[in-house]
Amino acid sequence: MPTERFFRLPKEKAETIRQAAMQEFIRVSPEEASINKIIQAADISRGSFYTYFEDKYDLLDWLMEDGIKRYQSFYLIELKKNNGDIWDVLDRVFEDTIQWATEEGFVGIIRNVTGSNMTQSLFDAGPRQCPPEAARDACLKQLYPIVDKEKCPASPEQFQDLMEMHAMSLVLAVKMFLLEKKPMEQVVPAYRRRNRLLRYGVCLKSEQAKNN
Amino acid sequence: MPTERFFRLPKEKAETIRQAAMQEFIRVSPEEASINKIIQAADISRGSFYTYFEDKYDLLDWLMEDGIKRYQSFYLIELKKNNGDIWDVLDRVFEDTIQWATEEGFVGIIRNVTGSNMTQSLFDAGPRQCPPEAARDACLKQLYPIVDKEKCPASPEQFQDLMEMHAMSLVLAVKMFLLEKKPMEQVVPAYRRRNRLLRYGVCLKSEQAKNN
DNA sequence: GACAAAGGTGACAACCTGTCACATAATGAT
DNA sequence: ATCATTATGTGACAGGTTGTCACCTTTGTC
Repeated sequence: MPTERFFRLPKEKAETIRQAAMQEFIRVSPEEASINKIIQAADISRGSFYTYFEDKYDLLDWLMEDGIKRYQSFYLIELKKNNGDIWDVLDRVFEDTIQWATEEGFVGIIRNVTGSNMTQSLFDAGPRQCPPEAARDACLKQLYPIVDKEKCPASPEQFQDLMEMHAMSLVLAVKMFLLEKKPMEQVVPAYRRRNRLLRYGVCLKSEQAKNN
Repeated sequence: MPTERFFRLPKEKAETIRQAAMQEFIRVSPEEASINKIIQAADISRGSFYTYFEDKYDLLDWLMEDGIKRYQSFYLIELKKNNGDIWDVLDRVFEDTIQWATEEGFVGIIRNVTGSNMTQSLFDAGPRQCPPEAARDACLKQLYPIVDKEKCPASPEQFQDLMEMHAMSLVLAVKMFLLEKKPMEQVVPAYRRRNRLLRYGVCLKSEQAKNN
């Protein structure tokens, strides 16, 4: 989390820094990103940078905050809209997230983050105070009660497994689309097939398979 | 891949380099690993290093080669031994791989690689000449025909999805054990639950669930 | 012995990060 | 208005990194 001092900054200056940082994190992966390039573009001194942020990852956290919050609330909002049909929500979260990220200019950063060692933390992330695991658990606890158990007859434990597997499948889809640059027409069906695998398993009953 | 020149090196010298590199990649993640530390420990010059390897990742590839080959052949060998029961093989690959890696002194490297951006490439990896995807496809093509279709009634496409999901689940288990340091007694059951999820899905029939 | 080919070397340029003693600006109190 | 205090900004610096290249040394062959 950025420092108090950073949050006290005039809106305009913070915005300049935000843009300079965006530029850099869109250019290269977090590991390769250069603080020098950011402070030059933002026209602040090296010393100032380190009074605002702990390091470049701290800055990146701040940049991603909105995106992560939006992603994490997506499940809850959509599940409510959808009368608890989790399968429908899962099928849509990938395309929706990509579309939103594209509109908001986040897609370039997500591409670079996806190729780095932060992919998982992106989806696990909670406010930096509490461990990511706690954030994920809290999210699941909110979700589980409103899931339609007719359509998804899972125990809490199974539900956690399901959401864990789905998160990995989602990351895979993001990688296929943004890194391997496979077309949506290929990525989305594969992603939905994986969702169906989680729903019915490999040893599915033929009737169930046909209904879907 | 290391250079011709490296492979022409006296066995003894190559071994010294191997050990120095191991030491460094056990100490820190690939990104943090210092070529300086390696050349000092191996008592070779900076210039020499760059006539042997393209960069540190090239060296790491070479170190991991054995492990990757062993991992990739595990499925085929065990599946043959097991009369095609893929579920049994999947249930065992995690513990077996960890045990082998521990015995061979690889577990320290795997821990560090797992926390870096190379995790996936580890499991996808093929000989560097052909793209990883090709290696994975070839592996699947070998496996599919000998899978017992009674126990795993999957189409080739479904089988690919299954193995992809399983690979991710395996990485998750490795992370839980080596990075989050959760005990085997917790990681293995969760891992097997995920395998069962892939087998029967969330919408499982109660009889099938009980049989397992 | 001479010469070519193969192998080895370390100084170098160009970059990076995080820190810290200091300079400057803003604020509040008298 | 002046002074003190606090908040903010700065860039030189130490200590690291990487990849290159002109040069030196060893080896093998004729």
